[in-house]
Amino acid sequence: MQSQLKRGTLELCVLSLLCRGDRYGYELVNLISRCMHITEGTIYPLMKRLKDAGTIDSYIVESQEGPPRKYYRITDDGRAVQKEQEEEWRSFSAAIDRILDGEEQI
Amino acid sequence: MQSQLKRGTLELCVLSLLCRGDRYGYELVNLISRCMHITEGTIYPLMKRLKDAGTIDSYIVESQEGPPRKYYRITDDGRAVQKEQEEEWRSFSAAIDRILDGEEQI
DNA sequence: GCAAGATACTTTGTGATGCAAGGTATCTTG
DNA sequence: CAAGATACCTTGCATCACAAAGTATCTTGC
Repeated sequence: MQSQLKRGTLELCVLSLLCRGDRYGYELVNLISRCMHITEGTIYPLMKRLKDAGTIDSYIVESQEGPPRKYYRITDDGRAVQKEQEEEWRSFSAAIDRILDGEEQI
Repeated sequence: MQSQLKRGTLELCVLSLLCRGDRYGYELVNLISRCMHITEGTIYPLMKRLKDAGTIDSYIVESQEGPPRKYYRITDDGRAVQKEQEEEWRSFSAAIDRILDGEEQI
């Protein structure tokens, strides 16, 4: 069931991380893995969707420690999307918490 | 995108509401609708899944104000599932918040 | 009594997306 | 040169929210 919870939030997580600096795909997997299970099979298709949508763009950087890395950079559009999704998340999670806490005025 | 956020949490919402008393389907739709968009096409299949899983059971009650209502009651198993999912939600949403807030130790 | 609207339940089909699994290529180290 | 870490990509499946359409019951106004 855990996997269902992530839906919609992974995109927000990636955009939020990219707001603070460029990252490459494999790095994002490792970063996010620290707090939730995630695999490359999730990230790479997501990055492709984001790029197709113009939310991020990418560039290749050679690495001394392995194959070339594809770095992702958030666009101005992407920052707007991130902000919007963050607000959605805040109000959504607050709504869930209200239901869990059983307040009369759900 | 909003619709994706709900995945997994609607089940938790329904179980949490049922923990505090029996409800019928249409009533659940109206209750949850107060804080997020939801339709019967989502709730009824969900109730069927929960019943098949033994998390809830149901009984019919005649109504003076319309067609008979199908009330749902949470089972002991259901209470255990609710508790488990609530904990999952708490830790999951905390993890998202940490990523959003950009703490070093994600 | 009958049409309209609210109440209440159900089913079908579609779309979105997380994930396992499998594949390719590069670099380092023994 | 084999093994393992690093890094990327793709395919197919499963899950589940939702629109849409359908059925039945009760009340209210004409």
